[in-house]
Amino acid sequence: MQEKQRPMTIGLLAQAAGVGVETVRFYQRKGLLETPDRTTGFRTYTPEDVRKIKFIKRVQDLGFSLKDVQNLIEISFCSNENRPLLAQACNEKIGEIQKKISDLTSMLEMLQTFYQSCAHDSAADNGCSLLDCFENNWECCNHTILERKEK
Amino acid sequence: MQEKQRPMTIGLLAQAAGVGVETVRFYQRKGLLETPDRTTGFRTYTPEDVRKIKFIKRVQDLGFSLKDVQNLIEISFCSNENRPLLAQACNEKIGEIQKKISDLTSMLEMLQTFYQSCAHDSAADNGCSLLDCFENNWECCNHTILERKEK
DNA sequence: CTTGACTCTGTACTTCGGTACGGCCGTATA
DNA sequence: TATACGGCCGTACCGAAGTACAGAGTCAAG
Repeated sequence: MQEKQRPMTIGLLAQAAGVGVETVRFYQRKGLLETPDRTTGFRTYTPEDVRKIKFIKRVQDLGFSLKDVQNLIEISFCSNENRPLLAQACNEKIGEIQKKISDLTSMLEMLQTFYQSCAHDSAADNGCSLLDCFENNWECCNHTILERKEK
Repeated sequence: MQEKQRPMTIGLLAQAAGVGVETVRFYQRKGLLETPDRTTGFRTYTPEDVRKIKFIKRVQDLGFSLKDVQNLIEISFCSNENRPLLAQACNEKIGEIQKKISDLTSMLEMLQTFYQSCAHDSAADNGCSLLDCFENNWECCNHTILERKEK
């Protein structure tokens, strides 16, 4: 069966993907979306484009730039030909993500320690700062102020 | 005995903290660094400021804005008075970080699956894309391709 | 046939996080 | 004494990622 619904114009696409019309045009200018069919004069999109924009937003949310996204999209076709390139790009990106995760994890631990030491109800009122804690292995409140409270 | 070294000027601070001189002034304008001593006419800093800038950079690397950093720094004094505020800020930040970690983790799993399916030497040459994989639970190459080979 | 909603192009503006520049001043050293 | 180096200030500029018009054209419904 032929698709007989009216074509997906830029407005419908934007709505479906949860972005603004201008953003779609912006992505096209940037080469993130290939130039769509224009036989009607208006840009006509496919559900593929909706997915693509959602993908872009997702990757972006993880802290990558549009340039990164572009590389990902451009490279990511599985074929024997570009397999080495793809493998390398994957590995790079995987490395980056792992680094981010490990950085965030250590930050998280710090914050939790800090919370336990300083922001918790039973914590002492010792006037130390996050900044102090930062350079004291996040144990400033427990061992740098007064005597060793506990732990 | 008093510190007899020459005072830490903006250039020395910048160097010690690994940023540019202009960046230090920028941070000061933004209120991230309090206005330093100026009895000599020149800004004079302390090792504390070095730590602070490093802290800013660290938090920033984790994907937070300077505004976030500012909030963190402003709030982060342990005292009974601002404990509830501090606790709330901590919890918020902890939540954000946890969300980022979990998002990144799922992205990582996807990429690894993709790598195994498509970028690995033994993968089939089936011309699928990262984008396809993205919406197919990242198993596009192993089981969806046969049916959708022709487009 | 008119109206209103939508689209087109192009340019300009915005925020964020810096970076660079020009003109001036004060000090350290040769 | 001269000159270089660093600091001062204010302003302008930068790239990223949009966002906002203005002034057209197009299309479908009433």
